[in-house]
Amino acid sequence: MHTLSEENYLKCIYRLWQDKGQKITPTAIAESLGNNPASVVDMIRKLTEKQLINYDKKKGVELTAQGQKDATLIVRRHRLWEVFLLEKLGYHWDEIHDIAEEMEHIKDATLADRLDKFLGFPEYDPHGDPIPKANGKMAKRSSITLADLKAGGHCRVAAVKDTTSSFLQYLQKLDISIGTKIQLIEKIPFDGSLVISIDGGEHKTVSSKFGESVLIDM
Amino acid sequence: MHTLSEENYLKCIYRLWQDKGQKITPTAIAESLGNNPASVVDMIRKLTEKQLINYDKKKGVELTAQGQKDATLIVRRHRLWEVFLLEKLGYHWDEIHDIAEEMEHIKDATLADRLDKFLGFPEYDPHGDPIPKANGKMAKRSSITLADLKAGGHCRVAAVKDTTSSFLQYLQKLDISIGTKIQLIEKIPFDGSLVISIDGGEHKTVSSKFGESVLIDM
DNA sequence: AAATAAAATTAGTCAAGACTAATTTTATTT
DNA sequence: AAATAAAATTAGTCTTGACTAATTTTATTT
Repeated sequence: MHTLSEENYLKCIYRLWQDKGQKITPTAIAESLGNNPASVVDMIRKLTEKQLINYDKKKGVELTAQGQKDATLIVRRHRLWEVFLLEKLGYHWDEIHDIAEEMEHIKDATLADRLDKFLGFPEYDPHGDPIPKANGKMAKRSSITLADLKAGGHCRVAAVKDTTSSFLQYLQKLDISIGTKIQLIEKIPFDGSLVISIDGGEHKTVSSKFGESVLIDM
Repeated sequence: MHTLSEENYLKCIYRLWQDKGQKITPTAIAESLGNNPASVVDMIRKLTEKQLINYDKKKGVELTAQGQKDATLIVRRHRLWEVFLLEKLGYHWDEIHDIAEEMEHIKDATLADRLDKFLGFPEYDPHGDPIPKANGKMAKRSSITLADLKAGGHCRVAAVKDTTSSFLQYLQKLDISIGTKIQLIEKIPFDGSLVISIDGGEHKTVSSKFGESVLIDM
């Protein structure tokens, strides 16, 4: 199997690949992981040798079929552990990501499937991200953010793009969670700030960065 | 906190310390971990610097108060995860040790306590080993083995000293688990073989090595 | 006590995976 | 197109935690 580091790179590449249909460059990976680009180049070589990715200067990094499969399994484990930590151990929204980050690397052939069953085959993790099934298939995640909504529009929070505790704690303070209904009252042209109404409540202003981190259904 | 390797050494030293009141030498640690003695010497230096152990050629390796505390926590986590894997995820006796070996290293301040609560504060793990409490205290494990019993004596299996799957599978085949009642019919002087009766059943012969791996209450 | 065996230690090596600094390649401006 | 900036890459270093081989220390025999 793969080392801890290889798994983290795989997962990172997978995430970048999902986020945008954009070219995945060494620099992008380096930024995402907080590593040095030179280190990334080393790992690209290693993962290429293991046939988990292909790298081409024009096309950037691409996951091979095997790489996709392996990355999906890591994501599956991560999201299942998040559900476990929240539902069974009573952690809060903002605490689970970092712990799941460690648990996702536990290696055992049947662990994910047993955990999945134990949890009742959940569809989504606590951040609203779909959990890949044992066969690798998963529901599509919304790709529209609150910032994409036009003024006056109504929506429902489907997921969050950011899992840092600072962001999640802010959401909690605003009383926003998965499923919360939000109306976008106004967009401030100057800096993209958003005036919103949470569950029909009073008007509040949030930043454009905030808006881009909230995935919505309409 | 400690690295994976440091934690494994700590746990190993803790186990050797519990097993016998004997002097813990670099060679003993090396054998126990399957490492080279030279590597052990390096790690002894490192753990000494971190004030987790003291090393003296006469006395061997000893855990400091902090070392004991840290080692106990690792053991606590290991045994709690074993209970989880067996009771909640439906693994068998012989499958859980290796997985728990990975899970015990998950670092989070409240994880062990939450898991403990979730599992209903179990006293013993599936191999009959007592689970250290949050305060570090734990029940004493029996130190008498089946091989120590005298011919004719009755006992109850309290725990197993060996957690390899080959041993556990053999136990399962013999229909022995924690709590099983055994009578020692006869000891064969030639090689220490034991003739036993399991739950009052027919006579069976097992090796002395087997007898030494089964901890009993009388 | 001397000889031998075993254990401990030192010195040096290696691989993984990170880094920095320097260089080359590619993109973007002017 | 030349100049500049950014990205990618190479080369070399560092740390962790293993290793082997050689040496020293300690224990055990004879």
